[in-house]
Amino acid sequence: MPELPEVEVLRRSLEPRLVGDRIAGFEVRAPALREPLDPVVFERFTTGRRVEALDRRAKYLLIHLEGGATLVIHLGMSGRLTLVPGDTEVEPHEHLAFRLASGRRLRLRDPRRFGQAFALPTADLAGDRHFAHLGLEPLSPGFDGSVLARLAEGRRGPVKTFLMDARVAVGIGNIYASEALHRAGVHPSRSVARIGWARWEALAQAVIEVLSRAIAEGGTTLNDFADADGQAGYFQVSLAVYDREGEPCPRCGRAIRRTVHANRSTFYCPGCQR
DNA sequence: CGTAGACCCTGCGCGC
DNA sequence: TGCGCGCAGGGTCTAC
Repeated sequence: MPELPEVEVLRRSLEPRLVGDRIAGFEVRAPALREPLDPVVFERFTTGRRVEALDRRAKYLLIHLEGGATLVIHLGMSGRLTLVPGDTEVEPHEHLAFRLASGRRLRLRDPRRFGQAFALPTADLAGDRHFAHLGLEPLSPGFDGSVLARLAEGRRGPVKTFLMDARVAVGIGNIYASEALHRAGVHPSRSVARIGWARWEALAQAVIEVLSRAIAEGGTTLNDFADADGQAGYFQVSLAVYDREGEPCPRCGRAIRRTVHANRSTFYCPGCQR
């Protein structure tokens, strides 16, 4: 389920629990997620190292370790990263786990195996092929309507696809793309070539507000986030249109519709999105 | 070059 | 009840 807010809530939850602990070892139980899980790399860049800080870039969780190394985790569609007592039974799809010096275990479960895990020197992060092409962080300074308008120059295609393009901006997944477009009153199929300055500004603000609110609401369930096993770690946010086909739009009452962009479901209100 | 579509994988809910 | 189908919040690759 993770989009940017979920990864950010996970980061905030894990950081105080992990910093200062040390990675004592690891178990790789699947040969690969999206990419091969490389025990040689984990051994070289994680074993024996103390956790210094947790960071996030796009939907990647960055676990910075002492000695200038970083463990990178991406949850894909179905990944769950949880902190459990070391003697907790190994569960199905627990493809990777790190034993900690405190006795706990940082486990990554991922049934669909679209996630990723790798480690590298921290200095190589920016130039790494997973990160080099990534665009704006929507919750960082500099994300606004004028920058979106500039990035859209000369481009075609529906605005929803544009918003989800990681080369433009990162972290806006399928749920929050629909939600932000609804909040801004912009039809998801509208061509990026037919969006004026005011709409770009409204869209940028809507993205910021939708993501910020999701993080804030996730924060309310932070307590047992990382301790809990499985689903307890994930939170419910109030969504206006996503997965609400046929239900009334909370703003204008018209029935919400579902369509498809780039093989992904899109939900929108035909009444107040133009 | 940019964009659209297929695809990776497993689990779940729905309709028959 | 059992079963097949469609769909799922990720990203990347290929074909046009």
